[in-house]
Amino acid sequence: MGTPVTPIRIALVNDYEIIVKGLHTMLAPFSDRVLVVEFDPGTLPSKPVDIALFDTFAGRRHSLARINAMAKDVDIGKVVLYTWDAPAAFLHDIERHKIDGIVTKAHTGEALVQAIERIHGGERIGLDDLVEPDAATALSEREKEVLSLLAIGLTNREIATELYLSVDTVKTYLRGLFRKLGVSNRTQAAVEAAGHHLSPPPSRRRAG
Amino acid sequence: MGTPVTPIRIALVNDYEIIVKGLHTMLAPFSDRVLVVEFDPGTLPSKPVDIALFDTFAGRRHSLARINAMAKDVDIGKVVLYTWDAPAAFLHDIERHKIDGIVTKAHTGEALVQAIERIHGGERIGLDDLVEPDAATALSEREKEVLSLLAIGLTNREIATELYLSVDTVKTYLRGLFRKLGVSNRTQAAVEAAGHHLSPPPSRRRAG
DNA sequence: GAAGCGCTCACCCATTCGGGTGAAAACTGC
DNA sequence: GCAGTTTTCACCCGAATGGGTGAGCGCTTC
Repeated sequence: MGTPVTPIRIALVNDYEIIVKGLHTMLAPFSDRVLVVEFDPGTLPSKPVDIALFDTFAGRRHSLARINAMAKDVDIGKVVLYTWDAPAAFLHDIERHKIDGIVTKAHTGEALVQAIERIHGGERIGLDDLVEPDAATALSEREKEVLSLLAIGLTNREIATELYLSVDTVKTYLRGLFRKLGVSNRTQAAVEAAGHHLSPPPSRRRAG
Repeated sequence: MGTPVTPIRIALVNDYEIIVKGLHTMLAPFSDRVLVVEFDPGTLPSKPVDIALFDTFAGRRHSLARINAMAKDVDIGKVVLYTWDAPAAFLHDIERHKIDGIVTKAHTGEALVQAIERIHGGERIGLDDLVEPDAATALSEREKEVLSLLAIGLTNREIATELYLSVDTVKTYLRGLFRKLGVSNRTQAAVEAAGHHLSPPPSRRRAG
């Protein structure tokens, strides 16, 4: 509960200048509790850090892959998604990636410091609220894959090729998906997938 | 082209702490060219400013209404949308609101200062690019209606019923839509429609 | 008034999709 | 081991979709 003797070392990975500068300035008054250790985009921190703050820009898949790589690095303690997006947007991803917390950029300095301290203490901020729906409507891993490809407009044949499946298998998955999602065609499924953030957005906006 | 004798006075309206702090720090090295005059959220600047930077959060409609109010204020020179979203997201809005420019938060300090100076000089940054695509890819009113219904997952027959058309007519529109959107099936069209904000309420006549 | 565009519809045709049934292999939990 | 789930595939069939051509009507513009 008490403030740590040494400040928590945090790193902000690969973000825009205004965010980097803003984080520094915002956390400056809390230098006794958190210490921002910056490093260049794409490179791993030269000094060990307790918590790495990350954002997932356009290439979500890419970003999260790098999070994974970082998490395995011995010099990084915990990995935290630091983003504008709502935690719900990452339901899909947190299952297969090591993420220790999700914190919004909307936080004030004080709130951010508190969140960091709680995560450093072992709490899984922003993750525990993400309890997936009923088992009846829960999608299997393979179904999610199929859905994510359907949701970018691929045909059954293209999905089959992409996943090394037969078209009939894809169709079998789609029947199950339609039933679970409560829809009756692929376009509705794509809309549902987009609404549930189960698919990467198209050429859309970025959230920095 | 030369730097102004007195710095351009800018104000950042109602944004998150990290952005406020980040803007200050990011622009500090350029104090001879721009001067950040901060003021409380929701209140108008007490001192006159040349340019007000705005972001439109969740309540886009609300935010833009206030931009309008601000623009009429004698103490505000120009109103600039300062946002993460791509300018294309505001195609709709800029037609009915006074907006003198759109600048992304992804800019570095130097780029932002340059953009501000150009807008201060009368350029319509981020707006002139929005002359909406070629006539070749511009959607007609009816095409937009069809697309908006397609984008919520309706079948051709349902779209036809909804719009009092024959299925053949719907298919004719779809062929044109696919060509203009550069896609080859309805799901891709739905994804594109979502990305281009062309898929809102189907029951209402869209306005602009 | 001719040209152009938007809106509407029709017919044809090949492909895709949606839905049903059945079933084998693998893995999970009791 | 057995029940249940997941993953995989096949076959069938009717409906929907995508793409092509052609064509009439109305409005605007030159």
